[in-house]
Amino acid sequence: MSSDAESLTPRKSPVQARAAATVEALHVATIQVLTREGLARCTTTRIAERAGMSVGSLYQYYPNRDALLAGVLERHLDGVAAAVDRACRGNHGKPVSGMVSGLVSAFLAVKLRNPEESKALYAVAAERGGAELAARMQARMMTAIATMLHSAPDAEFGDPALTAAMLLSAMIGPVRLLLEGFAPPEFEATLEQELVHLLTPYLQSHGRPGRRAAGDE
Amino acid sequence: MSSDAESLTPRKSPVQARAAATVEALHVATIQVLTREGLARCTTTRIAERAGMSVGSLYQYYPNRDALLAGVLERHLDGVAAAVDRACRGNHGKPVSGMVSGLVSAFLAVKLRNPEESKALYAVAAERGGAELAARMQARMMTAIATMLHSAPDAEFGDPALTAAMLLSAMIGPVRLLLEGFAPPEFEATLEQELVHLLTPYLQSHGRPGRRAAGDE
Amino acid sequence: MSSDAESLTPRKSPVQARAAATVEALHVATIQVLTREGLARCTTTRIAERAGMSVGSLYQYYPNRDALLAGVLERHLDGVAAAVDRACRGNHGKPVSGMVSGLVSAFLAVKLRNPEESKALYAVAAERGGAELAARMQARMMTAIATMLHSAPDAEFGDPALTAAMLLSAMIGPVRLLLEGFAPPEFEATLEQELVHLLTPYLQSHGRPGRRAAGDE
Amino acid sequence: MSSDAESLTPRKSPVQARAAATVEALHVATIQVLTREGLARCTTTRIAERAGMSVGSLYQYYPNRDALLAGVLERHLDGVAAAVDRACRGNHGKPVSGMVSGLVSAFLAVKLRNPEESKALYAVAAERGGAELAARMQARMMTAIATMLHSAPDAEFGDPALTAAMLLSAMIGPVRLLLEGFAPPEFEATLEQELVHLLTPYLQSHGRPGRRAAGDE
DNA sequence: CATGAATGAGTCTTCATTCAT
DNA sequence: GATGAATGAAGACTCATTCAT
Repeated sequence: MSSDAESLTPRKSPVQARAAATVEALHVATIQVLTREGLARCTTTRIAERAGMSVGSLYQYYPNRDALLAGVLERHLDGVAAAVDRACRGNHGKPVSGMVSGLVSAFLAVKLRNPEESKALYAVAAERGGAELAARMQARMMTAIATMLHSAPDAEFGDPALTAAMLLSAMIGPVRLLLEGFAPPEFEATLEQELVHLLTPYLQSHGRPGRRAAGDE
Repeated sequence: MSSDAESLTPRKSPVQARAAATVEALHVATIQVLTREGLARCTTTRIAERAGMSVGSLYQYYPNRDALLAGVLERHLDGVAAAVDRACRGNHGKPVSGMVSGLVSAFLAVKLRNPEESKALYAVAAERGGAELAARMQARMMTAIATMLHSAPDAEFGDPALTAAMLLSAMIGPVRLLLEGFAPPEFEATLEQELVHLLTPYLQSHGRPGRRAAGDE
Repeated sequence: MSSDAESLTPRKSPVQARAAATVEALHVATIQVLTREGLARCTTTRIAERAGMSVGSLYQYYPNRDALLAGVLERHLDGVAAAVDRACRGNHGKPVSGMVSGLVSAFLAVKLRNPEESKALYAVAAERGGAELAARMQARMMTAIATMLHSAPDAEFGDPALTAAMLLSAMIGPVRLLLEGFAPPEFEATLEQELVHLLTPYLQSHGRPGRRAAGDE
Repeated sequence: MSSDAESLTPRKSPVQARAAATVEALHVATIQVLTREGLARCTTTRIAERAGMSVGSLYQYYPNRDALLAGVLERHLDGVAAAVDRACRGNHGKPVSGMVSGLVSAFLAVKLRNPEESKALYAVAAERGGAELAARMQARMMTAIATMLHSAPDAEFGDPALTAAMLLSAMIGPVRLLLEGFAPPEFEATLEQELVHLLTPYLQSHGRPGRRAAGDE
């Protein structure tokens, strides 16, 4: 997708192109150091070294270590949120089952496209600054999901925001388990299917009046 | 386990009692510093100071900072796992719906008993050493859950381990969202109910042959 | 003088004594590094090294480099101000000529007691933080001088504060010239005498009504 | 000196003119950064930025930061010394009282023409390199003053160099107090008058044999 | 010649850990 | 056993200077 854009615009101005490349190199290097060394040993020196530049250059692009870490996390979460946004827009007005499979599929796709990255950033998201960032992005996704849910023809949600929050967080849990590498063998292969099985009935149960306990018809 | 020893020596030996109190003070202090300062600024000196002792004393009980952090995390996770274990044993042989509500209730109870603690430890669990610890505990809980599931009279699980993994991780996600403090207003009040609504149908759908799509009866 | 005090008080508590000794060592080392290397190369590492301790120890006593520098400067200026205070109190009510010679003598004595120190600190006093400190001390000295002047039986000062400011600053200038080491050969030997020659008539000219131009009687 | 060249080339060559303008811009910028940020934060980058050019250009005119700082200081001191020189030449052979008022007036004029500049450069003059420069300039001024003093018809100086040193440094002290901004309210308004009152009798007392104590006629 | 990104040595500062008292 | 001062390795960050464009 970005290859098309690039072929259309002959080339970014040298400065911009170089800057973008440098930032990209820093992000990649950060993920690598994070993965190989852990957050505590993810130092500016090591990042710069792995990125093939000097510390000074790193500081030309980010005012401090936290800003770099936040930048990497933000870009990641932004990609995830964008994918979720897209999926929500793409399934607007569809029946609940379509919404769920579309959402699950999109979410898994982004998160598993680069599992190392996703995994490495959990530590960053757990630190002081990262939590707020993650929260902002989750809020954005929850809003998008709530909007989509509202448009479902076959269900009516009393509190779409709450349902969206459940939906998203119930998806995040298993994905995290998988990414952290301690899930059972068959987990990855069936995750998408299982998530759909988990979430579809949950949403559908909101569609009928008299919903109280699950399976109480 | 240690109950035998305790029954023999009604009052703990002064030394043991003091040691236990010291360790307790350190754990409490660690959580507090973690909460107030964040993991990065959670230093041994600060912990000792808040615990009302000297750094030297801290090192009498833990060989190094990571061991202390791991100890605090372990104790927390151990409590959680024990509660889950208990719930699983308590619902052995019960119908699926009882299992779910018992498990959800127990899990929420431990995690929300001391929300500050639960929240503070996410950062510790995300660091190098913490992940393995968390994984071990999750494995333990998944095993307990799988065993319980296996005993369900009204459902048969093709891969109980996998189902247990889904069950646990789908519960962890929403709880974390709540603890991190960015959930919608009504989230806490309805979380238990929602989790039951989410998980019960999921498990029940495994109980009947021909299970394919959710709600395809 | 402080040796007497020490012989009277058997010994400061070990902690205090050690702390005082450490601070003393740091001050001495700072002056030395300042003298040998200049302010720009007066680094915490070098200071600690010359003081025979580790950087860490330095930071046990001062929160940062500037605080140390300020501390050294303050102690110096405090000594100077104290000497001036003492001289002012000691010459209270004396005729102007006694005031001048007492003040000049006291000021030269403190400033030249440890010329290296006095000289080294000019650079510190010229930096951002030092200026205010120096100003505070000068204000203190000017107040003391003004009070003394007010008590002179043989002169009446329209604006003692202003006269005190002139007196002090006109004394500081030549002393600085001497300390900076570029004064003519005979300068040091005659400085005290010259200062008295300079300042006495200046003050005396205020004592008579009709003072306008110098020597216009 | 360069007036010959100038008279030959009425308009400076573009290159020279541009160079002079650039140097001028750098000096002004340096003073500004010095004033706003202090010596420690007065970096080449910041200076160049404020001067509206790149660091590279700065290095076209000065081989390093210290040279630039020295250049700015030198130009300032050169202006001061030139003014003093001029005053000394202009009062050659005049009576002592004329010498004093001429000198004081000229000195105050240059120093207070641009007080920010004068003040900012105290820090530069206090650093390693600046002291020698300042000393050279003071020596130059003291020589000029001594020569002037020697020509006085109404006084004879035993050691004109020494008297010149006293004269100059006793003038510098109060001016510095004023510039550093911590002088009493009326200080600036009366400084010139006070300096004359201070210095005239001092010089006049050298003119008569038997000079011992001030005002002992 | 101007530019300004890149460099990396050198600072300040923190903090886990030790050990003499 | 407790204490907390001392240690010094290690990290974040700055900035004078260079040089390819």
